[in-house]
Amino acid sequence: MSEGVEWAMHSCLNLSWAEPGEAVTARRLAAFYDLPPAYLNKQLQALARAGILSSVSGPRGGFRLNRAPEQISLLDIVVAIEGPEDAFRCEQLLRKGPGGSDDVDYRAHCVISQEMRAAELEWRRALAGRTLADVRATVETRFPHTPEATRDRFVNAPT
Amino acid sequence: MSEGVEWAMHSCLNLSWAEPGEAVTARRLAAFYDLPPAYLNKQLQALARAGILSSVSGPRGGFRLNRAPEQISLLDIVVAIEGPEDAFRCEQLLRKGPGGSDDVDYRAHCVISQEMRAAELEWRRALAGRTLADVRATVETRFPHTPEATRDRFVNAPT
DNA sequence: TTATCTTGGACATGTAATATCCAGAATATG
DNA sequence: CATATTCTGGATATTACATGTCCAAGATAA
Repeated sequence: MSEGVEWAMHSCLNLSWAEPGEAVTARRLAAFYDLPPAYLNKQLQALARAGILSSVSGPRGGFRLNRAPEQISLLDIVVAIEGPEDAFRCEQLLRKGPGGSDDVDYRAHCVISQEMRAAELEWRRALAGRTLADVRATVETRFPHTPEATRDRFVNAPT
Repeated sequence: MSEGVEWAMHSCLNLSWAEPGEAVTARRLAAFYDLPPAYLNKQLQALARAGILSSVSGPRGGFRLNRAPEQISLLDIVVAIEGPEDAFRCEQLLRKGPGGSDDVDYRAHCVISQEMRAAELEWRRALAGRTLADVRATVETRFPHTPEATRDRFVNAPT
């Protein structure tokens, strides 16, 4: 899995602590963890294209959450960055095996492919069942100072 | 996920249909699906190192299952090829964030990391609960001619 | 009008997967 | 014993993709 997923998760979480209506620039979000701003910006664009973030150009512009954190699942974020394809890609080996046919879609009929897809479905189900709001609540319970510290960073960003 | 997992799955399944005690060469296993023999051999070596296959050098040598199919889970095969690491690698971004400390292992404490690990655990649990014997039984039910066709390929391999 | 910020494309770099080749060790067979 | 077969493991090449940078153009607040 690409590192962009981790960046996106943390950035969305940080944005969930921004003042309502406030847009945060890619530069400030990158400064949080010393990430390359231009590259993080690419991930943020992907989140915006997926409808998770909304973007605003120009001065006082930047990114903000486009939905309530309760409406953003962790799966949404993963799919926005990684795409919708399964990690296990069935190359339809059976097509070249004994009795293999060009007319059969082995992604659907190969038993191995089915088992791997079933396992990934469990993974997706777990991620779909957890929202940004869940994560935020857990963090706030364990580290109550985090919201304030985050907003402070937004206002008083280094560099 | 690397394509080697798919090759390994199909090769183990094919080996489960070999005559008891018979070793099958990497060349013949590769001929099944027109795979590059030398590269498939590398994957088979990894399976052997993991104890899933046993290997025999010399004439009449090759690979065979080292355990009963009931004792080989799909997770075993995936781990043998892909390694034990999670797909989501926590880079401990929080270390550089506000209040981050070099003395904390954020792979354990970061809530995002925990959520991602929990999801992968569900994936692993699904794979661990399915064995090569399960897959073989399903295939034999749906395609009863497969065992015979596979053994025939072993004996009468092209090239 | 100017400075800020996103957008998207082009391009460079680095790294891992994929693939090939070879020398050496093991071993069945005659 | 001699030979052919096959695995073992390292070296190396190739390719694909992730990572990262840069720039011109468009949008917009002040």
